[in-house]
Amino acid sequence: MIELFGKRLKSLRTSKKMSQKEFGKLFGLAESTIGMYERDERRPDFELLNKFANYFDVSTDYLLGRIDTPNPYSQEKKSADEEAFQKFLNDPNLQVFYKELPNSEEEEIEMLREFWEFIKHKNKT
Amino acid sequence: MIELFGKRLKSLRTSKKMSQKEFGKLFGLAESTIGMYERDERRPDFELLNKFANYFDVSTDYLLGRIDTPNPYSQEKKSADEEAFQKFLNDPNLQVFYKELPNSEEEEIEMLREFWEFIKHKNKT
DNA sequence: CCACTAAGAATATCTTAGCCT
DNA sequence: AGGCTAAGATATTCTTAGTGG
Repeated sequence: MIELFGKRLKSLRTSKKMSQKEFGKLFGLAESTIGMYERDERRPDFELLNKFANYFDVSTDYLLGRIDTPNPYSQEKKSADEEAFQKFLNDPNLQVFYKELPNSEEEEIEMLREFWEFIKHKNKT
Repeated sequence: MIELFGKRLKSLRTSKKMSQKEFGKLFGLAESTIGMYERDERRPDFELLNKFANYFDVSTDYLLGRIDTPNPYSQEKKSADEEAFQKFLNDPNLQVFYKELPNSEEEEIEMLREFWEFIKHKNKT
């Protein structure tokens, strides 16, 4: 069985742009503890798992790697997603992203994200 | 926080008309261990939680008492595009893109797309 | 038979301190 | 700063043996 919990946790944490120390502080944990979770060397207890899921608004099934949909229960989110989907579908410039990004290297995505931040920042000034 | 895990586990086990001993045997556990789970005196590890959920065909969110629907996932068929898009918005690292791109300037999107082509080309060589 | 309890043994976890990049 | 590793201290879990309905 492939361990996905660590990857999921790390991905969620970094998506919030938090360090392990910052994240740990929210739950009264040392940074090394978070690191061990993310490397699948330790497991939190159920209480913490529940808190993590609440904090990120995802299902525990997603955190544990049982399913690939973060929060399959929220209905309003679904319709909002469908709206976004229509926009992506109708704009050729956007299609390449939703088709290619999910299968791309983490590093490549990270580069793209940084460049995107750069573009937005440049156009503001 | 009310502990529901024990109740859920016991309910599922008895619904299968199994004794604690029989159930424990399926997972290599002593009967007293099952009893302790059901009284919320002990917790299984993630691997066991996963196995229990699989065995009963329920979500871990249900087992943990986060939701009241045993298995809320609907396995609908989706178009290829929809599937790709689903993967796209399931990845927390990509959320910034699907949230911002549809509402961004055409020019910015074009720049981003060109940079993306550059990244891909660079990594090939 | 079935479930619960107690207690020691076996496992797993958490933190601190140090190290690396 | 951010993340990783080691190791002792701490905390939890699992089983066996025994009790009682």
